[in-house]
Amino acid sequence: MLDPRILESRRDEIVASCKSRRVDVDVDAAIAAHQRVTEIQTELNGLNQRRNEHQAGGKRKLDPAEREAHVAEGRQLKEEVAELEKRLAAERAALQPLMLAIPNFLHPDSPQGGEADFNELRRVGEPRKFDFQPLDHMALSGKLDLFDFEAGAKVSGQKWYFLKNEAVLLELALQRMAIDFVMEAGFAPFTTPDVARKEIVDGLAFSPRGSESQIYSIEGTDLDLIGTAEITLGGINADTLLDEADLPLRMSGVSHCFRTEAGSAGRESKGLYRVHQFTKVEMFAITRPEDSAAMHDEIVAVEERILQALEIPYRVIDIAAGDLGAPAYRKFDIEGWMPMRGDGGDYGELTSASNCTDYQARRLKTRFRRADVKKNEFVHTLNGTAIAVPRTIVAILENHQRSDGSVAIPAALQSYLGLERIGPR
RNA sequence: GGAGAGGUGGCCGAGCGGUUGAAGGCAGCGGUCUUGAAAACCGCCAGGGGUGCAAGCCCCUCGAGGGUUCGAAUCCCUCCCUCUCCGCCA
Repeated sequence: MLDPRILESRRDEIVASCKSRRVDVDVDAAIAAHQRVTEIQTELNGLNQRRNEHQAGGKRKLDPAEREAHVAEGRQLKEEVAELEKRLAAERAALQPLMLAIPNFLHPDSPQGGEADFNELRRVGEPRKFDFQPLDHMALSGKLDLFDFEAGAKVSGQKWYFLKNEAVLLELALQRMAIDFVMEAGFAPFTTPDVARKEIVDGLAFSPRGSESQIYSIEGTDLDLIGTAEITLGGINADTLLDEADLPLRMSGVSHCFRTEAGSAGRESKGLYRVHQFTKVEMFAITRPEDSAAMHDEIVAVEERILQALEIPYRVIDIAAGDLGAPAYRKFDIEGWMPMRGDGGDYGELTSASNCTDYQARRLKTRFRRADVKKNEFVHTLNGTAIAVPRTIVAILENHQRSDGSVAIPAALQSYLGLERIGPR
């Protein structure tokens, strides 16, 4: 959420951001609503002041007639206050949905446009030339018996799956390797709950309601299944005043992630690329405002080190405004080369790193105290993927397959997996 | 699931219905002392909001929401949450 007080002074910028993001919000209505809220607030403050003065006068000894008059006046004031409070609550309620609909500011370098209009920042690694006909990860699984979507569909539904055999080891090994990389970079590891209170989910600006919701809710409770450990890690410091000396805070979380994938039927839906549940190691950072841009780069650097270790060719892209989520000020995705994606191979999203500036912190009420300034400030929050297991498995299988149907395991992963290859069978 | 206890400032923890926005402690900040540091001692120090160039002034907040009262952190009701014990259980 933005600070409603800056709406007016940065109005044009916000309107432009909404347009770039293809978000339809009435910024002027929000400005007007906020004005009404402050007007009533001011009026209420004055009335409360009168009431307080009146009450102070009631402490004296009063004769019965005076007391009676005093009491009557007190009742009158009380009613007026109640009336104003009611109006204030109503105006606040009107402002709230408008504020929630307004996305974060936009980084000046974020490209305009939609999903296809990203800026490519760099490419690392050469897509491999195969001297045989490579298979996609589903076909490889057919040979190697690594996952079972039929059983997943039977037991849980479309896009649910079982990993089997070496794929299970791969899932565990990738997590373990990722944890080593993030710890090396100073991100303290956590396992997190796979559910969170709606209040926390809301605070991170994931909307669990509405038909396009990506979030599963647990009926009869106020809990949602998390879509990413960003939610639980961010929740840790909700409603907290941190010391400047504690920043930056680097955390990482191992969790399962659940996504309804509402509205994405048929979209890149082959196999493990888009599923309802997956395991992920996530980085989450809390910084001072002036440090968030550097932290963003730091997170991307960790992501790159991991992909380099896995010998997956990739490119880093700066996501266009129209493809950013509401909380993201700027987002860098890393797309890994997937030989069987599209027609003759293509890059597909493997990780994603966002700088959410103070957008999440404002709703979460995560602030910090500077050593020398009395005014407390909201922190900046950032998140990035260390490993999203299924997609990484896709990239490893497809990139490192061999003509005999086996898969070579990258050297850096071998000790974690305990294998130099999978198959052939 | 059953029984009980409790939710107060960055943290811990007091708090007869008006003098408590809140004792005390810790942490933090400033100072005295010290070659320096520690210790000791002295002082300052809740958060949010409105208004103002500013100093300041004002309002709100003791889990949330209602109620009683001229007046509630203190009394009543509802809800939420946390903890302890018992049961069940990986």
